Amino acid sequence: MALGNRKGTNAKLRSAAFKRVRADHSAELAGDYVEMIADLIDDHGEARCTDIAMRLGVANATVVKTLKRLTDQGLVTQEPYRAIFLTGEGWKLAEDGKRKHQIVEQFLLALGVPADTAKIDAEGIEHHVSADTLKAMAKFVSRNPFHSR
Amino acid sequence: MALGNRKGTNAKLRSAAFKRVRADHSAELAGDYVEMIADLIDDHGEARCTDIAMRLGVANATVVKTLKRLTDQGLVTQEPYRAIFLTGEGWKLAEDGKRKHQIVEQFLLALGVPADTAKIDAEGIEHHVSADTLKAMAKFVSRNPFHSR
DNA sequence: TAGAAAGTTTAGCATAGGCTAACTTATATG
DNA sequence: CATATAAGTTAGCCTATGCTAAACTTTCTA
Repeated sequence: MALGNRKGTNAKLRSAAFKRVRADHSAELAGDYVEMIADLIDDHGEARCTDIAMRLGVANATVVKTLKRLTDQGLVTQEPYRAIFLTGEGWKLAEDGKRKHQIVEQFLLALGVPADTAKIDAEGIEHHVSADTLKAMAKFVSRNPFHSR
Repeated sequence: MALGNRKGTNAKLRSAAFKRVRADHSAELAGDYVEMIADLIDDHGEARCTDIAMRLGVANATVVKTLKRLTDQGLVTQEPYRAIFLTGEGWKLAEDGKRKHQIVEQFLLALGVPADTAKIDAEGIEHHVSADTLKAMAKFVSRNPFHSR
């Protein structure tokens, strides 16, 4: 019975894990877009469709469609044929994402992962890191600023 | 010019990163399914639709549809109304996934992340970890078997 | 062994996220 | 200022991944 119980608990935990992964995935794209828009505005003063498309490596039309969703979600504002802006909520999401991204990337570097790989892996990992894990990573970075080969 | 160049390179690297994340996502589901099927076969001697559905937290019909794809991809074999089996390639993928999963989970534990969180985060992170990063994680685990609070 | 329960499959629908091609608008230049 | 080019938009297509409801097998049990 103890065994049966452990299995049951485990199954519940696992299905919860998969559910969270799926939820992370839907949130992921929004995060990537607002981060990128924020970067573009900081660097160039404005964010344009074409830049986003190029940097994400997707077609222009894909960006247009996605931006419509993000507008509906209240993260972005835009007028036809004009540059794209972030709402307050959009900025907040972008800041959170950037912070997370930086911690994960710094962490991978501190762990001894090569710079290019760290950049690429951080992009995938950042959206699946809980607050606990992020805190643990930040602590590690602060104790091992350079990688400890 | 040096700056322009750095930017260009960066943009290319980033779009490559996003492309890899998208590729990871399509591979992810297949990995989760074969891992789970392997676990079920190990535990129960066979893998059934319902178990997979329950453990993944999705509807039965979703599993059926996905299994069809996996069969087409040569990872799985099945006959109508019968249990599900893995092909050689399916087993290989499952083993690789399990190994990766274990390293990531052990790593998070060694880093000081609580057990439940480690389990959940590992599920999301495992599919976005390159060989380099996995090696760095394994090394860390071997040097810090218990978390260094 | 017949019928109920459990499990599997099919059909049909929805959304997200890709794409290309054709069209419209804005901008830059001769 | 007229027009060529660049940028943004629309339409229509595709696949992956989810769902529910209904139909069909298999298996268990009375």
